[in-house]
Amino acid sequence: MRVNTPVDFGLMIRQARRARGMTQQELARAAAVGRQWIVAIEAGKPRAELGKVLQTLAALDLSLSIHGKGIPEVRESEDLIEVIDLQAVLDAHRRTSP
Amino acid sequence: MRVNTPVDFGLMIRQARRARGMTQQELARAAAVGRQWIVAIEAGKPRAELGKVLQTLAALDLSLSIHGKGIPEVRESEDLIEVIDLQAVLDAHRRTSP
DNA sequence: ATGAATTGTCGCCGTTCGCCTACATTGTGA
DNA sequence: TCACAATGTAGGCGAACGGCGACAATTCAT
Repeated sequence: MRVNTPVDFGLMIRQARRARGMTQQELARAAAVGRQWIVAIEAGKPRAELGKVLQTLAALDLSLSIHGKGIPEVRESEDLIEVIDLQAVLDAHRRTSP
Repeated sequence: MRVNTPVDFGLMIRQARRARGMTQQELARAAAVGRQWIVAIEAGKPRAELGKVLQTLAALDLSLSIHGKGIPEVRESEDLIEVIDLQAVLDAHRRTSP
Protein backbone atom coordinates (compact mmCIF):
# COMPACT_ATOMS: atom_id res chain seq x y z
CA MET A 1 0.00 0.00 0.00
CA ARG A 2 1.15 3.51 -0.79
CA VAL A 3 2.18 5.79 2.06
CA ASN A 4 2.29 9.51 1.38
CA THR A 5 2.01 11.13 4.78
CA PRO A 6 3.09 10.56 8.38
CA VAL A 7 -0.52 9.73 9.19
CA ASP A 8 -0.35 6.88 6.69
CA PHE A 9 2.68 5.51 8.52
CA GLY A 10 0.79 5.70 11.77
CA LEU A 11 -2.20 3.82 10.42
CA MET A 12 -0.06 1.11 8.86
CA ILE A 13 2.02 0.61 11.98
CA ARG A 14 -1.02 0.37 14.19
CA GLN A 15 -2.73 -2.00 11.80
CA ALA A 16 0.31 -4.28 11.54
CA ARG A 17 0.88 -4.21 15.29
CA ARG A 18 -2.69 -5.28 15.99
CA ALA A 19 -2.55 -7.92 13.26
CA ARG A 20 0.32 -9.40 15.24
CA GLY A 21 -1.46 -9.14 18.57
CA MET A 22 1.25 -6.92 19.97
CA THR A 23 0.83 -4.25 22.61
CA GLN A 24 2.41 -0.82 22.24
CA GLN A 25 4.76 -1.73 25.03
CA GLU A 26 5.89 -4.88 23.27
CA LEU A 27 6.41 -3.11 19.98
CA ALA A 28 8.33 -0.36 21.74
CA ARG A 29 10.72 -2.90 23.24
CA ALA A 30 11.12 -4.75 19.94
CA ALA A 31 11.86 -1.51 18.11
CA ALA A 32 14.05 -0.11 20.88
CA VAL A 33 11.99 3.05 21.35
CA GLY A 34 9.91 4.47 24.16
CA ARG A 35 6.29 3.49 24.47
CA GLN A 36 5.16 7.10 24.14
CA TRP A 37 7.01 7.26 20.88
CA ILE A 38 4.80 4.46 19.55
CA VAL A 39 1.76 6.41 20.71
CA ALA A 40 3.04 9.44 18.82
CA ILE A 41 3.97 7.70 15.60
CA GLU A 42 0.65 5.88 15.45
CA ALA A 43 -1.01 9.27 15.78
CA GLY A 44 0.95 10.44 12.72
CA LYS A 45 3.70 12.57 14.26
CA PRO A 46 5.33 14.34 11.30
CA ARG A 47 8.62 15.15 12.98
CA ALA A 48 9.41 11.64 14.18
CA GLU A 49 12.92 10.65 13.29
CA LEU A 50 13.42 8.49 10.23
CA GLY A 51 15.71 5.91 11.81
CA LYS A 52 13.23 4.96 14.51
CA VAL A 53 10.46 4.66 11.96
CA LEU A 54 12.54 2.17 10.00
CA GLN A 55 13.43 0.28 13.18
CA THR A 56 9.74 0.02 13.95
CA LEU A 57 8.84 -1.25 10.49
CA ALA A 58 11.60 -3.83 10.81
CA ALA A 59 10.31 -4.90 14.21
CA LEU A 60 6.94 -5.51 12.54
CA ASP A 61 8.56 -7.32 9.64
CA LEU A 62 7.28 -4.69 7.23
CA SER A 63 9.22 -3.58 4.19
CA LEU A 64 9.34 -0.29 2.31
CA SER A 65 9.72 0.16 -1.43
CA ILE A 66 10.42 3.32 -3.38
CA HIS A 67 9.26 3.81 -6.94
CA GLY A 68 9.71 6.46 -9.60
CA LYS A 69 11.73 7.69 -12.54
CA GLY A 70 15.42 7.05 -12.00
CA ILE A 71 14.90 4.34 -9.35
CA PRO A 72 15.73 0.80 -10.45
CA GLU A 73 13.19 -1.89 -9.64
CA VAL A 74 15.63 -3.92 -7.59
CA ARG A 75 19.04 -3.28 -6.20
CA GLU A 76 21.85 -5.13 -7.92
CA SER A 77 22.68 -7.03 -4.75
CA GLU A 78 19.16 -7.23 -3.37
CA ASP A 79 17.92 -10.58 -2.06
CA LEU A 80 21.12 -12.20 -3.17
CA ILE A 81 22.56 -14.90 -0.96
CA GLU A 82 26.29 -15.12 -0.90
CA VAL A 83 27.54 -18.41 -2.21
CA ILE A 84 30.23 -19.88 -0.03
CA ASP A 85 32.58 -22.68 -0.96
CA LEU A 86 32.64 -24.43 2.38
CA GLN A 87 35.22 -26.95 1.22
CA ALA A 88 37.64 -24.17 0.28
CA VAL A 89 37.06 -22.37 3.57
CA LEU A 90 37.70 -25.53 5.55
CA ASP A 91 40.80 -26.31 3.53
CA ALA A 92 42.18 -22.84 4.18
CA HIS A 93 41.38 -23.16 7.85
CA ARG A 94 43.20 -26.47 8.13
CA ARG A 95 46.21 -24.96 6.39
CA THR A 96 46.44 -21.94 8.72
CA SER A 97 45.57 -23.69 12.01
CA PRO A 98 46.17 -27.40 11.72
CA MET B 1 13.51 -0.82 -4.81
CA ARG B 2 13.52 -1.72 -1.14
CA VAL B 3 14.73 0.80 1.39
CA ASN B 4 15.76 -0.45 4.79
CA THR B 5 18.01 2.24 6.20
CA PRO B 6 18.41 6.01 6.19
CA VAL B 7 21.43 5.55 3.95
CA ASP B 8 19.18 3.88 1.39
CA PHE B 9 16.93 6.93 1.43
CA GLY B 10 19.92 9.14 0.86
CA LEU B 11 21.13 7.14 -2.10
CA MET B 12 17.69 7.03 -3.70
CA ILE B 13 17.08 10.74 -3.23
CA ARG B 14 20.45 11.66 -4.69
CA GLN B 15 19.97 9.29 -7.60
CA ALA B 16 16.50 10.60 -8.39
CA ARG B 17 17.62 14.22 -8.03
CA ARG B 18 20.48 13.71 -10.48
CA ALA B 19 18.23 11.78 -12.87
CA ARG B 20 16.12 14.93 -12.99
CA GLY B 21 19.10 17.24 -13.44
CA MET B 22 18.25 19.12 -10.28
CA THR B 23 20.70 20.86 -7.98
CA GLN B 24 20.52 20.46 -4.22
CA GLN B 25 19.40 24.06 -4.02
CA GLU B 26 16.55 23.48 -6.45
CA LEU B 27 15.41 20.34 -4.68
CA ALA B 28 15.57 22.14 -1.36
CA ARG B 29 13.27 24.85 -2.69
CA ALA B 30 10.87 22.35 -4.24
CA ALA B 31 10.69 20.38 -1.00
CA ALA B 32 10.55 23.46 1.23
CA VAL B 33 13.64 22.52 3.24
CA GLY B 34 17.08 24.01 3.74
CA ARG B 35 19.85 23.16 1.31
CA GLN B 36 22.04 21.71 4.05
CA TRP B 37 19.16 19.44 5.01
CA ILE B 38 19.40 17.91 1.52
CA VAL B 39 23.12 17.46 2.06
CA ALA B 40 22.39 15.67 5.32
CA ILE B 41 19.62 13.41 4.07
CA GLU B 42 21.64 12.39 1.03
CA ALA B 43 24.41 11.43 3.43
CA GLY B 44 21.93 9.17 5.23
CA LYS B 45 21.09 11.19 8.35
CA PRO B 46 19.16 8.80 10.59
CA ARG B 47 17.40 11.41 12.72
CA ALA B 48 15.96 13.45 9.87
CA GLU B 49 12.29 14.13 10.41
CA LEU B 50 9.82 11.92 8.62
CA GLY B 51 7.63 14.70 7.24
CA LYS B 52 10.45 16.41 5.41
CA VAL B 53 11.58 13.12 3.95
CA LEU B 54 8.12 12.58 2.52
CA GLN B 55 7.99 16.14 1.20
CA THR B 56 11.27 15.52 -0.55
CA LEU B 57 10.11 12.28 -2.13
CA ALA B 58 6.99 14.07 -3.32
CA ALA B 59 9.08 16.89 -4.79
CA LEU B 60 10.95 14.23 -6.75
CA ASP B 61 7.71 12.53 -7.77
CA LEU B 62 8.75 9.38 -5.96
CA SER B 63 6.29 7.13 -4.17
CA LEU B 64 6.63 4.83 -1.18
CA SER B 65 4.92 1.49 -0.67
CA ILE B 66 4.72 -0.62 2.44
CA HIS B 67 4.35 -4.38 2.38
CA GLY B 68 3.86 -7.10 4.92
CA LYS B 69 1.44 -9.26 6.85
CA GLY B 70 -1.64 -7.27 7.80
CA ILE B 71 -1.12 -4.56 5.18
CA PRO B 72 -3.61 -4.58 2.30
CA GLU B 73 -2.23 -4.25 -1.20
CA VAL B 74 -4.17 -1.09 -1.96
CA ARG B 75 -6.15 1.32 0.10
CA GLU B 76 -9.91 1.14 -0.34
CA SER B 77 -10.10 4.78 -1.37
CA GLU B 78 -6.80 4.97 -3.17
CA ASP B 79 -6.71 6.81 -6.48
CA LEU B 80 -10.43 7.46 -6.33
CA ILE B 81 -11.74 10.72 -7.76
CA GLU B 82 -14.76 12.25 -6.12
CA VAL B 83 -17.73 12.44 -8.43
CA ILE B 84 -19.46 15.82 -8.35
CA ASP B 85 -22.92 16.62 -9.69
CA LEU B 86 -22.10 20.01 -11.20
CA GLN B 87 -25.71 20.61 -12.20
CA ALA B 88 -26.90 20.21 -8.63
CA VAL B 89 -24.14 22.48 -7.31
CA LEU B 90 -25.00 25.18 -9.83
CA ASP B 91 -28.70 24.86 -9.09
CA ALA B 92 -28.05 25.27 -5.37
CA HIS B 93 -25.82 28.25 -6.03
CA ARG B 94 -28.47 29.98 -8.14
CA ARG B 95 -31.03 29.38 -5.41
CA THR B 96 -28.89 30.90 -2.64
CA SER B 97 -27.35 33.80 -4.59
CA PRO B 98 -29.45 34.62 -7.61
C1' DA C 1 -20.19 -4.04 37.25
C1' DT C 2 -15.46 -4.17 38.50
C1' DG C 3 -10.69 -4.70 38.26
C1' DA C 4 -6.74 -5.18 35.27
C1' DA C 5 -4.58 -4.20 31.01
C1' DT C 6 -3.97 -1.12 27.43
C1' DT C 7 -3.69 3.36 25.66
C1' DG C 8 -3.29 8.45 25.92
C1' DT C 9 -1.47 12.84 28.22
C1' DC C 10 1.54 15.84 31.08
C1' DG C 11 5.95 17.99 32.48
C1' DC C 12 10.98 17.66 33.17
C1' DC C 13 15.39 17.29 31.05
C1' DG C 14 19.47 16.69 28.20
C1' DT C 15 20.16 16.16 23.31
C1' DT C 16 19.55 17.04 18.59
C1' DC C 17 17.19 19.21 15.00
C1' DG C 18 17.02 22.37 10.98
C1' DC C 19 17.71 27.03 9.37
C1' DC C 20 20.96 30.61 8.61
C1' DT C 21 25.47 32.82 7.35
C1' DA C 22 29.98 32.20 6.04
C1' DC C 23 33.77 29.60 4.42
C1' DA C 24 36.31 25.40 2.37
C1' DT C 25 36.27 21.92 -1.13
C1' DT C 26 35.14 19.70 -5.31
C1' DG C 27 33.53 19.60 -9.97
C1' DT C 28 32.67 21.50 -14.60
C1' DG C 29 32.86 24.14 -18.76
C1' DA C 30 35.05 27.60 -21.64
C1' DT D 1 44.23 27.06 -16.65
C1' DC D 2 40.87 29.82 -14.67
C1' DA D 3 36.56 31.33 -13.05
C1' DC D 4 32.14 29.94 -11.42
C1' DA D 5 28.76 26.80 -9.97
C1' DA D 6 27.78 22.92 -6.99
C1' DT D 7 28.63 20.56 -2.85
C1' DG D 8 30.34 19.81 1.89
C1' DT D 9 31.42 21.83 6.61
C1' DA D 10 31.33 24.74 10.94
C1' DG D 11 29.19 27.57 14.56
C1' DG D 12 25.15 29.96 16.57
C1' DC D 13 20.31 30.02 17.52
C1' DG D 14 15.53 28.90 18.94
C1' DA D 15 12.55 24.99 18.84
C1' DA D 16 11.29 20.31 19.16
C1' DC D 17 12.64 15.62 20.08
C1' DG D 18 12.36 11.32 22.78
C1' DG D 19 12.97 8.95 27.25
C1' DC D 20 11.14 8.73 31.73
C1' DG D 21 7.81 8.64 35.62
C1' DA D 22 3.31 9.56 37.00
C1' DC D 23 -1.34 9.99 36.17
C1' DA D 24 -6.02 10.06 33.42
C1' DA D 25 -8.90 7.60 30.26
C1' DT D 26 -10.28 3.87 27.69
C1' DT D 27 -10.82 -1.01 26.51
C1' DC D 28 -11.57 -5.69 27.67
C1' DA D 29 -12.56 -10.01 30.00
C1' DT D 30 -14.72 -12.17 33.68
